[in-house]
Amino acid sequence: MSRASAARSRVQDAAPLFAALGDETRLRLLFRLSSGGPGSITHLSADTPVTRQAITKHLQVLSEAGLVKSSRRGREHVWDLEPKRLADAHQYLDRISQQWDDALDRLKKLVEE
Amino acid sequence: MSRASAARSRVQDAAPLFAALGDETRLRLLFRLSSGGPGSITHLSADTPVTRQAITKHLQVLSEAGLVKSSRRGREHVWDLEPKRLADAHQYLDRISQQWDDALDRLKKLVEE
DNA sequence: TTATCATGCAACCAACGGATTGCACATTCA
DNA sequence: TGAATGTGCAATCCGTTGGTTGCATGATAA
Repeated sequence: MSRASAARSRVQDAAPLFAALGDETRLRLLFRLSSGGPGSITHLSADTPVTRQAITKHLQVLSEAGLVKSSRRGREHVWDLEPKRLADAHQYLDRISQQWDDALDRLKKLVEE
Repeated sequence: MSRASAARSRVQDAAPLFAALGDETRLRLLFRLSSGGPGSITHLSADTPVTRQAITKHLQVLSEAGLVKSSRRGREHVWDLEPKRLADAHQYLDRISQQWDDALDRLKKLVEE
């Protein structure tokens, strides 16, 4: 697979992922999950100023982006970070950073010439 | 500065940054800029299916997120990546990844116990 | 079994976002 | 100067999104 096509196919995957991260409430949720461990919806919405329903929707968005997953435990839905997807996200970010670094290198060379 | 307060203040900065990245057209613009170098609005919108005005708006969004900057050259507005902000973005991503890695480590330990 | 607690579902609303069109303004070049 | 070119500005449209409220359902514990 060429680098160009790799980048092209990646854009379509990366955009929704970043979009999912581009909301304060959702970022706080992720930080909450990563620092406080998994939790149920009511538990997670206890810390926030918004409604439980709002939190439910945000968790849904994060779930569709593959960043979290839920498992049923009795009458509770316990949400947690999705390890595999987190690794994917990390990889996306690294590649994009790399491409930016390449651009910076080219810029430097241009300036120095 | 404690790690907690650092993370709290960072959420408010990181969310709009990710939001700016969370759009296919904008990501393509960034890739275009990083691989093809700076360009004017009409030049940048030539490759895309959307209108010049749409591209202008997207560049505006990227500019507000600090990811690109424009300089006037004659009657043209030339847009390019913003090196300093790119470094900031990189740092954000690294820190968030780090926090996620910490979470993964905790998860591993929990599983192993 | 019955009250309680955790969620899901649906309708609704205001605001925002991505995109278009039409026109005005500024700059360059013949 | 006048035509062509590159942008900016404003109005408008429509789908999405973040959020709320109200009610129904499902599981649990006393």
